[in-house]
Amino acid sequence: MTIATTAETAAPEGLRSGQVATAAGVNIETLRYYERRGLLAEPDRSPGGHRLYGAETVTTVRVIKAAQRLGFTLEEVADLLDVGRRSHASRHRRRARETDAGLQQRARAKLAEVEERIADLHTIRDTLRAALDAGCDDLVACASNDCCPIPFSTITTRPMPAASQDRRDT
Amino acid sequence: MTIATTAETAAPEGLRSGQVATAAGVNIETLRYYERRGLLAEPDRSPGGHRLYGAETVTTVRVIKAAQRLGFTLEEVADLLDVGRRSHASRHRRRARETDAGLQQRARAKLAEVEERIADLHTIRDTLRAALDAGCDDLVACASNDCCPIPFSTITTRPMPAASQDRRDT
DNA sequence: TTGCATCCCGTACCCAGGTACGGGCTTACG
DNA sequence: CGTAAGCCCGTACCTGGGTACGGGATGCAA
Repeated sequence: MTIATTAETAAPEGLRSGQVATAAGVNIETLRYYERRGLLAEPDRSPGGHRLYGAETVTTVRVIKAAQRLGFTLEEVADLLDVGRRSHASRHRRRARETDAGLQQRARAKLAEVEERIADLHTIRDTLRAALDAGCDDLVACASNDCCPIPFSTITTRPMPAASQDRRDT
Repeated sequence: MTIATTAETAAPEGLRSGQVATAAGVNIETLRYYERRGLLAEPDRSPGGHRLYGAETVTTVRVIKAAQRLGFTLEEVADLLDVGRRSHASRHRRRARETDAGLQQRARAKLAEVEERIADLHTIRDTLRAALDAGCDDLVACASNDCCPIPFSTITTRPMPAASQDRRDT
């Protein structure tokens, strides 16, 4: 919704797709795509039907891209963004059940995910480092043999989500 | 190969696709796929042509999956694994030039990438946290307004590698 | 007004990463 | 031995995340 906070009057009606796209470093089509996906709210339109975005849109897109680089799917990113915005979303409600289940909690869940990812990355980093330092021959060998005391188990043991049926083995 | 008659069921000379797949929590087809992609070395075969994997394969697959969860592409994962293994790879050489350019250096490059990702994740985590703590209304608003002193700029300012995804070829 | 840059929309196509399928061998087990 | 799992191979198909048209409508300037 238009905040129209202070009397920022004369604010040019907004940015056009092209401007936003350029500013955010993405393709115009991507904006439309994100809109379809519900990651970007439907912007205002010029009388002629052209989109007019608010300046925050650029930031939003950048945030999306950043999160994506970290391995979040668009759906997840949507959730992340929803953390605060949904107050006025409620249009593309395809998973209302969750959304209704406590915003704060979902945010916390995301936080946990992020921390898990960080942990994984730390492990990978350490492994990489150790392998380097030790002049290891083979990362995988290191992980399974005793050639070096690398904490690979953290990764290799983690239960894979969505992989397939839960098969625990070791 | 000489399977000492340990317990009765003479330890087979290796695991079959199905076993590896199950143990690693992936689809059998995925193993074939990884093999095609050069992520898994071609395993030995039974006289009848069935694949016989070594136990480390399970670990390898798990490592691949873990790395993937962190946003690495299969190509990148291949590189990561190559860090030590390539000594006997040299088959799927489509980027030999790079490979030859200092194994250690590539490993270090990967390390840097990993650390960058970690940094990004930290930023996101902090943002998420701050937003939660502050009971912020909108992540994006936080990023662009002054509603709270969140270090979002780290993310939103990062130079995007053009609109064509991040196709950086190390 | 004309004219050119932008947009609009819908649809088609692209790449990565897998999955599924189908016909035909191998293996294991009673 | 016979038979059912289990596997092999090649190819087709699916999802996610975009991109690329193409043809018609704006926007805006001279």
